Amino acid sequence: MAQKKVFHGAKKSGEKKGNDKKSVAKKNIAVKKAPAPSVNQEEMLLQTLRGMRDILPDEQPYWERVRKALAHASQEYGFRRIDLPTVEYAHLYLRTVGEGTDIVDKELYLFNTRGGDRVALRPEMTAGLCRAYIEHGMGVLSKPIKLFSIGPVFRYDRPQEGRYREHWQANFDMFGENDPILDAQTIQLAYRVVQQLGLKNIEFQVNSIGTPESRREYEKALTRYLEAQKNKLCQNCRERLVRNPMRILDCKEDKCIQLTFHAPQSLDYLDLESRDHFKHLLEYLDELELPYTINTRLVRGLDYYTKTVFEIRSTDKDGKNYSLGGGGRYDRLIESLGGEATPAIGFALGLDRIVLEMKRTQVKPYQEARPRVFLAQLGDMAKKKSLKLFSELEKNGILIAESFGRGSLKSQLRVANRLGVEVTIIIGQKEALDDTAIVKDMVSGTQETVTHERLVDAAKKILKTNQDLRV
RNA sequence: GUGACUAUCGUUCAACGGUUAGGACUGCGGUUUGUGGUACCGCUAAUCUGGGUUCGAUUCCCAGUAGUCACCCCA
Repeated sequence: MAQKKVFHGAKKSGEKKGNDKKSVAKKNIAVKKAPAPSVNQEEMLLQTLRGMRDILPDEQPYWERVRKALAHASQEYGFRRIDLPTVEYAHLYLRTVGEGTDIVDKELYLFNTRGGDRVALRPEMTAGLCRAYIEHGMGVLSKPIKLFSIGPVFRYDRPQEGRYREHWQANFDMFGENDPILDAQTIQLAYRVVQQLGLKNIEFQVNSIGTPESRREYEKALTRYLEAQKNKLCQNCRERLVRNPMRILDCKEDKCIQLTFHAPQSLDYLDLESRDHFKHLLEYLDELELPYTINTRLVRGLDYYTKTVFEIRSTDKDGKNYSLGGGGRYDRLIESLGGEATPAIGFALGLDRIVLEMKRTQVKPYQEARPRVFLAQLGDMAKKKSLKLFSELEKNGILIAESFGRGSLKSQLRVANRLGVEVTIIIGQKEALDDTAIVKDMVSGTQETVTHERLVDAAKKILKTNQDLRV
């Protein structure tokens, strides 16, 4: 990675921006006192913020392929696009994602607006989606209501590769149906997308966490079980026992693996309905022959999930796992926000990670249509005519490359050659005077002078001949 | 939030406690006048920021910032 340049020409004295921040402080949401900026921000003009990044033109063909695949899949499965604000009232996330989750406690981008409102950049899309669902009375629409969305989400965590403070997600969600077949269909859709993107070695991990009540029961049981043998756990897991006991089941230490071998299973703590739901889901998945494994440790970092949760993972040859996306049911969420009780299921794909994975596995990016004709001009009069000629050709369906800013014919031809065009149209002083143009076949090197009327046909003829030769 | 490693032209890789910080790729221009490849020539362009040690720092030390990795967590 390139080191970012730092602008330091306009260094001013270390004047502070004033102390009026205090007056805005509200106490309904606890915020840590913001530390003073650690750098002279005037020097940081030319550096992206930590965890933020530019997606440059070179990378766009990968993103374009992703966008296209998402558009296709959403159409095939009947999802309608919705775009949501990136900023919402902070409370929306406290209520949905949940206080106590890392996403809210540690990673939420919190702000006070000038008007004094407590707002947050969205750390995920489901909350906003549910808000919109209720706000616009979508409950009256015929079920299931299928919505998808693409956009950036924000989490203030520590960046590394495939992990950014601003990253892009695609979300697919269905409202209004309880049937586990929708869970299966959701996973099927997720699989369809990554398949269309040419990703291999994809695996789903599925689990059911039942209701919040049954999950709490399970955690209690697990803690009770492990507490008894606490000192046999590794240091790390001893802390996990308090903070997040289910994580212990994921530990790589031998002693912890052995200890947890006979530990209680989350699936045994499901209520009857959830268990039945899960059983049906698995049957559907088997029927679809989707690559999945049951991962009883899979929890996900959001409070609103009920019953089904899943993750899409890519496995590389070293057996390393990358999570590309995940989702699950959230049957209680709409109701808990004050809407009518509405079951729902959805998932998010991490687009940055998908692009990363495409590069890693050398998937072909989307190919833009390339211009096959170059327009070169020479001299003032020709230059004047060139813009008009360009638009005439373009209207006739000929994609043109040019370098109007250049003077010499030689340098223009060099560009034409670099672009790999098959035809170059040249107008010079002479051609401009008698309304003709030179049509040069870049492959054979031959050229002829034609009138403007015949220009389009002449160019197309060469392109066609080349195409025939290729076949 | 914790720890570790790293930081030189747009990209990539050199170099040194001391002269104009070097190469490759890319870009721009040229090798006579209105014709592209290759070749040859030229030009542009960098030591992340702030302090310290030193006669002298890009090099050594400290801090900041950023990136990468592991943890935490997640997409």
